[in-house]
Amino acid sequence: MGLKVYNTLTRQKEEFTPLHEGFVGMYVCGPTVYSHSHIGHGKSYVSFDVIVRYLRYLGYKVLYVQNITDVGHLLDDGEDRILKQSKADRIHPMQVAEIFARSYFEDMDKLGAVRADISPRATGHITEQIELTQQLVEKGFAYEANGSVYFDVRKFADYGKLSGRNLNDMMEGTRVESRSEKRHPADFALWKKAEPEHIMRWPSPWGEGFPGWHVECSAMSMKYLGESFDIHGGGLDNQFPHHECEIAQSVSATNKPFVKYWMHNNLVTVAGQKMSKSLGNFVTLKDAFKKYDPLVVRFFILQSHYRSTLDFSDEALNGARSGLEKLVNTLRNVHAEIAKAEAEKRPETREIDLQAHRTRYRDAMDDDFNTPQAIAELFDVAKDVNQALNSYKKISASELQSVAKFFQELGVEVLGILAKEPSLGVSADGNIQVELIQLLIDLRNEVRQQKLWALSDLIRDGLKKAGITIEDKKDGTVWKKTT
RNA sequence: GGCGCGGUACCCAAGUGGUAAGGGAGAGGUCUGCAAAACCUUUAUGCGCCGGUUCGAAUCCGGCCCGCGCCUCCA
Repeated sequence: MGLKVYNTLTRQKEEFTPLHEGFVGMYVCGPTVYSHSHIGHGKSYVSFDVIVRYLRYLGYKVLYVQNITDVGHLLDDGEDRILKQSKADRIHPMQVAEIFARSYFEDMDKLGAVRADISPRATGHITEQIELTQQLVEKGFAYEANGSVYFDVRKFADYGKLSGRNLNDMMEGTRVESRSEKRHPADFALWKKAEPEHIMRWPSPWGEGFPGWHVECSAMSMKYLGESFDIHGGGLDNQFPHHECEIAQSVSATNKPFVKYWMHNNLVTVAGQKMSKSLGNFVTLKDAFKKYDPLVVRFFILQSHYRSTLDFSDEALNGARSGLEKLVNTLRNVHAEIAKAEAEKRPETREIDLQAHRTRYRDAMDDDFNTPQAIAELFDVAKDVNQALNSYKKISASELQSVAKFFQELGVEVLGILAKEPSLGVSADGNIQVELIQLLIDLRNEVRQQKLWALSDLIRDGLKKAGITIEDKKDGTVWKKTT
């Protein structure tokens, strides 16, 4: 059974077969950099990160492109988001873009999202956007009006196909467009004339102006991935109008299919309502990281399916923390046990059916990237492992290493929810703090021998306050940093 | 109003025809000086409600109730 992907275009799961064997071209709509990212952004980019990682795990060579929008994304009142922020902060718009682009990368790095291979910026691709707009004008799909250029949606028969709507339905219930320069209310800007006070402006065949929001994604995706490519991803809220417009522009310009698989992640909710900047119910990632380890946030996100909504609450996040800790503890114990097994030269064992677990894990991921089920499989392995470690069976070093490899590949490399190196907290690495902690543990074990429990607990509590948790095992005391 | 999605235990959340995954929390137990960790047992005769199809439905069909998203910027 091969990989199946839910395609928004056909509204069903389809067998995944890339346009070019062994190669996947993938574009994901990136952030508009005018403020810090929130949990919702985290869900989107972590979701697509796992998709990229899994495709690579399957052996595909993936070219992953994700844009940075730093111009042209207009608000209701026609003001550019970035310009608005720059006025509020009294700094140059490109400073705004730079500050929040860095903030975005910082947050995503913490979440363990692998960086895109190419992160093109809209302002760096003005030429391409003008060229695309020009093509559309020449072919009659777009028209100039008063220094701006609009796409004529009535010229594109499939407009609305992706989002399942038609122009007539859209006419009704839509606010009457007062701007008379458009021929149809749904027509969208490819190029906008810059008013005199508009700072971000570029020369064009239609005078000074700036590109519309939708055109950047068409221009940049096709530049780096070709006129037709495999996967285009983004948040569900970008399905219309953004992605609809991208299809209209790209197909009209090239007369070729644009994207084979459209993928949309669902949104993060708070008390059932969408987390968004306009509602003001958002939690920035930076704030979340003050309370929760970034990997806990990542784990929380991946415990639900990317196409499901995910309800954010402290209760749920705390639950995720405890759950992830269980996996981390297990992996740490496995690594500790490996050292013992090697020292004891234990004979070969086969206690855990890793192959069966791996198959179930892959079946889950092959089914449209079902990460919750894949994670459940990791927990099942953890249970098997802990049962074995709890019993008096002596698992061999090589079997333990297979378990460690299992977690390394499927938990670290594909899902990215486990850190590369579990902190064992049992061996000194020359670090004086480690030596001191070990000294305290030895001291405590000495007083425990003498049954001086109060003194023993004083040391344990003191270490706990210092962020060190200790566990007394059958064959010795281990410690770890408190999460 | 149009289009779409969802309602599964105390919380989060898989499951789309074969008799309810997983995690957290709670309860009891094993282990332990006590903790911690881990393990064991336990917690939905039932998956919004009402009908229907079927040997069999959380899953399919119809109706209803509720929530949400998009249609205007949003990951």
